[in-house]
Amino acid sequence: MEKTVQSIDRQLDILEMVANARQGLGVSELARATELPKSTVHRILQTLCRRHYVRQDEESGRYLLSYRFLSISAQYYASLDLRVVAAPLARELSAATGAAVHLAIQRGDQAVYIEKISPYSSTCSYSEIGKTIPLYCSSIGKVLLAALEPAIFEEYLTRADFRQFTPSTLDPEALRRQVEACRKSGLAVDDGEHEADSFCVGTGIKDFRGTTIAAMSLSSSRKELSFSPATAEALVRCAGRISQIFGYEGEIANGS
Amino acid sequence: MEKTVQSIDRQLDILEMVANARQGLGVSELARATELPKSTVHRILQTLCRRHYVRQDEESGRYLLSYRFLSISAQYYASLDLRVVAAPLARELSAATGAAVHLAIQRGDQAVYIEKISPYSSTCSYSEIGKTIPLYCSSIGKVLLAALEPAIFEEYLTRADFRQFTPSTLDPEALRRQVEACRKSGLAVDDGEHEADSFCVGTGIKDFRGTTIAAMSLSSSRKELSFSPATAEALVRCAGRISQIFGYEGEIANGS
DNA sequence: CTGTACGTTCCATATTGCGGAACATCGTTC
DNA sequence: GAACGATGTTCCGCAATATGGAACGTACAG
Repeated sequence: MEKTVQSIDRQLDILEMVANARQGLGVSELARATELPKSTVHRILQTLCRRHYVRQDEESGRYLLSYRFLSISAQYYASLDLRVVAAPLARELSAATGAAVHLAIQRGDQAVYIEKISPYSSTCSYSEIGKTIPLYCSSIGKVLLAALEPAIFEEYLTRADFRQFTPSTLDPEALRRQVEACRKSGLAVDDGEHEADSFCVGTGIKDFRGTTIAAMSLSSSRKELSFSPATAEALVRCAGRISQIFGYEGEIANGS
Repeated sequence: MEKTVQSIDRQLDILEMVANARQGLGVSELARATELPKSTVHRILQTLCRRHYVRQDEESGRYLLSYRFLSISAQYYASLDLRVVAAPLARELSAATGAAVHLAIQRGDQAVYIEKISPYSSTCSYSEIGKTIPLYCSSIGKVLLAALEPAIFEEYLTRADFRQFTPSTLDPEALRRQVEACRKSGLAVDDGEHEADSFCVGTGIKDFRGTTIAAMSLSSSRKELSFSPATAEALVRCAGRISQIFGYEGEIANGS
């Protein structure tokens, strides 16, 4: 095992514990949790206080995170470009599954494709980067709808016109049921609802606040793509890795 | 000077330099910048890599921030409540200036008051927490408009009805000029535009991304509040302190 | 008033972090 | 293709820094 700097490891242990405790932690609590002497913990906290990474609540004496974390993170967050981050992982996913991979973000009542990775064999021809698709009849759209506040989603149901693209296109009640299911499973399916021969499964990409910032899907023809657990798992894993880069820590397949 | 942990200070120096360099930094560059030996810098970076606070770009060998910063920050950011953070500072500002202090956020074409600190002597009676005011005829509204993308602001100009509350209420062209000025100065004024006897000056509160998340204003009667540089400065300083807590690092009075 | 638990400070000690030297690799120049 | 320069990485002897135990000051509960 390669040598690391013990003091830095200890400091990060302390920081992570402080971060996880919403009301902060005291020196003695941290000493017990880290199995370090109080003087060691205190010295580390003083150093972090001096640099504004941690602050001490005057009333309780407890230590909490402070603003320097956000300041540092701002620069990391500003440097993240979803397409740049996602593209290599999307290519790997496409290669591993043989399916087309799409990335989309929400703009009003549409999903806008921002990435498309398409194997040569793909029959998937509708989607193009920059093109939009209605939310109600695409797997990525349903994922984005599932991320909305319920009241906002109900408003959408009221105003969307639910134009029928294929015999499989959903009506509002069917959509509500599928969005509800997606909130629980984190997955949505488009079974020929926009293009008759197309089958897609999608999931969400989240950032550090738990906000769904994009949706990612696998697409193929109905004949080719079976909704196998392994395929869905690969999609969820890929979206999870992208979410992680954007600071998301939870399980990706719990659409809360 | 109280003793801190040198290794932690060094690590934070390195982290802050890496954060400021959008394309990352190499070991030798960091060694020169920190005046530390390369082996010292390398050891610190290895420790941060192990914990996913930093990563090394495979192609360039440079070190960049990684996702653990956002993960840690998420918990800090989630714990921030604008009203809770702002209230003590708003009370100080009101006491120092003798003026009423308001906080508002944007909801569609309205500004919603989320805080009101009012000295007993205040004649300011319209605003109440939860109440809304149109964006075009309030200082806080103009601050929020100034933060919009220009195209979104032009759309607003097209659809707002510019109802005339007082002889001083602005028309679209006058508003455009004032919003333009606010983008430069970071300050906006309401000189009797919604209530004839009221004078307000407002500025923005930003978060770690540079996003304007709220506006803050000082209000009084036209007879009482002079637009003195000292008063405006106190407002900007107060808003700056709140912005800092939300991770904003830039100068608050440059509305970019 | 006493006991307990907290955060803080001090200082002798030894462990850990230091940093110089050497190494391996890569890109550039001739 | 060889030489050079700059990079990142590794190693190890050493001493400076981090450690942690003890003591202190404070606050609160009984």
